[in-house]
Amino acid sequence: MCKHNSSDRRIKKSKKAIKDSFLLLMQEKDVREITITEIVKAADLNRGTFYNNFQFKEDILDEIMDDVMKDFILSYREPYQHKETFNIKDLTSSTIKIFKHVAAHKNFYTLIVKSTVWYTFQLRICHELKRLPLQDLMDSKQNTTINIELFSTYQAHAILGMIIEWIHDGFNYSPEYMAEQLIEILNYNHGQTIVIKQTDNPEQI
Amino acid sequence: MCKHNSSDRRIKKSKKAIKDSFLLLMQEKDVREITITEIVKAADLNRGTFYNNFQFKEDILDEIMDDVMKDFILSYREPYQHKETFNIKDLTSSTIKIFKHVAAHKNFYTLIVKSTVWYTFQLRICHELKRLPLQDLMDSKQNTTINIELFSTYQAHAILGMIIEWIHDGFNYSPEYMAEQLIEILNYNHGQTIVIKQTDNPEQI
DNA sequence: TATTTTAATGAACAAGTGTTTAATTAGTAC
DNA sequence: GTACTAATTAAACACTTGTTCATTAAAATA
Repeated sequence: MCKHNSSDRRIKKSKKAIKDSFLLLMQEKDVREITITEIVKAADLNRGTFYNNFQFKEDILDEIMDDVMKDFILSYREPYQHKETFNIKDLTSSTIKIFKHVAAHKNFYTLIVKSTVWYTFQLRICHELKRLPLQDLMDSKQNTTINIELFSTYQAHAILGMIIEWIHDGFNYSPEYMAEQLIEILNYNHGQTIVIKQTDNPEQI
Repeated sequence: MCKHNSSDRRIKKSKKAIKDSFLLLMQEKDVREITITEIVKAADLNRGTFYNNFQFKEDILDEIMDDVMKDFILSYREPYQHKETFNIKDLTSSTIKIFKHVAAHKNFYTLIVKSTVWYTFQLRICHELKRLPLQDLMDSKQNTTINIELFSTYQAHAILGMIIEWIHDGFNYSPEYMAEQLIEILNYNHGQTIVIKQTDNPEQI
């Protein structure tokens, strides 16, 4: 009676064949250079079958992401799944699971990180957000074992993250409020004096 | 004698026409649905001219990004351009310039943020990195005016940023070291006890 | 201004795209 | 096992793609 959903074994088989072929082709070349015809030939399917199950090449990756995300969530929750409380000091085990998850899906993550438009822009923004304070400013941060590269990466992406969210919610806050919040978060974290380096000339771009 | 570079007025004109048309078309539909033929028709150019100047549709955006990035860097540096030192408390003016820059290029940022593959995955990862602690954990953070939504956004993107960098550098650190560093950065920022909420069932995904 | 250089053009090419059709085949449900 | 349902298939469609080549026209140089 029921079940005209995606539980049909034929759909599963076709999708799996397409996904597998696509991942293989992604190892060889850029997503933009992979043709639908190539994919279905590699998957040994009719071209129409692709269009029955997907609209764009990119939709294939969407489905692959589903599997990875399921494992991501499991990894994140694992450390506290059977606990009732834990201190932030115990967070090691929690975060280590995320990084292990990424390491486990190394190939997928490497492929996915190498794609597309937005990512290019994100890289550039983050590059500047990292480079500018490192180049222009001299932090008084000392006597910690913090990896300064990773720390500035952390902050660059954090700021860009706030911007992304702001854009996505349709600029519902004023630039002033966004700045205020960033300042509060930064001050909450640390409140050190920064000295501008005089070695480089900040006038130049 | 020299100058077989891109200073030819024809190149500039063609590129500008293509960029303008592309941005207009992007207001209407997804990048994947825009055809090269459409772009050159709108720009009133021969299709070959597109291929003289670009390889992919996405390359058009790369050039548009150049202009935006120049302004971004200027905005970032403006507050301390003529100073020698400043305290982190004065950072307000610095960060506010970034957010004002984004607000000034509202249309561009909104278009660019809505595109492509990696971005989809980033959204999902960040969504989980925000949702999981908010849903599973109960923070003891109080008596601050910090916007909890923005704060968790900040942290989600920060963690993902570290992961991106790690991937990009070819997994040159161990998952353990990455976790250590994240812990150090987090502890450096705050060191509060977290209590797991009992309202939701963390077993469910 | 005349000369040289080089970008833009239009036409033509094989191959890929996205969609539709009717026929076939595999899966589900009884 | 049979009947019904729905996915896959092959063929055909107009259109887009990426490339090449000879021709035209605009810009840089002297």
